[in-house]
Amino acid sequence: MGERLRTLVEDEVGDCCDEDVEERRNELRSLRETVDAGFDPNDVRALSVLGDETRYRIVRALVENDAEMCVCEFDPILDVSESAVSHALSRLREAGLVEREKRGRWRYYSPTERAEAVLEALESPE
Amino acid sequence: MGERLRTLVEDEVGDCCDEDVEERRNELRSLRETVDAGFDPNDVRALSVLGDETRYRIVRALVENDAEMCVCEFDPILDVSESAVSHALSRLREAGLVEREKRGRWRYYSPTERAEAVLEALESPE
DNA sequence: TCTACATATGAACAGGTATTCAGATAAAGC
DNA sequence: GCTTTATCTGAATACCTGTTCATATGTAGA
Repeated sequence: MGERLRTLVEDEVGDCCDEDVEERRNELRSLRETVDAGFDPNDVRALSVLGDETRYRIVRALVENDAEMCVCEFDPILDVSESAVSHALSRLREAGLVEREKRGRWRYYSPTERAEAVLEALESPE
Repeated sequence: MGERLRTLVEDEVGDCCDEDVEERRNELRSLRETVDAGFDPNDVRALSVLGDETRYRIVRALVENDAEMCVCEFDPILDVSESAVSHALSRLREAGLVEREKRGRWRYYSPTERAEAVLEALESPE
């Protein structure tokens, strides 16, 4: 089982000993700790929430429009029911990707910096 | 149906006329075109692929480690079967989030700039 | 070629999720 | 309070997806 790592180290180092294998094993243990420590469930949530066409389009619309938008204004952009839009906005909000402001009977949504940052990251060349 | 937009414009502009409503309607039509044009299925795919704990951890490990990693090296970091790791790497690759290099029997993976950019975007404060 | 081994792939199952419909809130005006 | 209207929420359903097991591919060495 853990023998594959030994083979790998042997292949890489050429001649090697238990010490090298143990060192590599420790590096991986430490790497796991780093990953565990830096792991934020909210980040994964945010990504999966944004990784849906309806929600992605909502955020894109908000960013492109460069102004808050009312729920009903998403309708002509989305091809899904109003209920679906509401569900989508809800999930986006709990993922910290949009913010809401109540004004009378209307609810106005705007994107958070977090959302804008992620979209911008994807626009990078290549 | 489309009457809600009229009500909205009336509420916002105070006194308003058909012209105002039509203008808003055109703005939304145009916004939809912009969103449609800028919509890249690959981006949504990339986000949903990264929005999974296993795959997210793989990429985090690659970035933190700052060096290519062999498939078997992910094992001590992930708590899933080797097969699952392979599936995960496959999806990450077709989403353009990692790159692969064959060397003998081993396959070495490294993150793409695209992946690093997205992770970095999430690390921004707040 | 035969064996061993690292990784990849396909099928199958379980759990998750996006949508819609129906109904519930909540705010404004009467 | 009652009605209307904008949005939200819960349940139901159909679809998608992540995992594992079993098996395949491909490379190295004998």
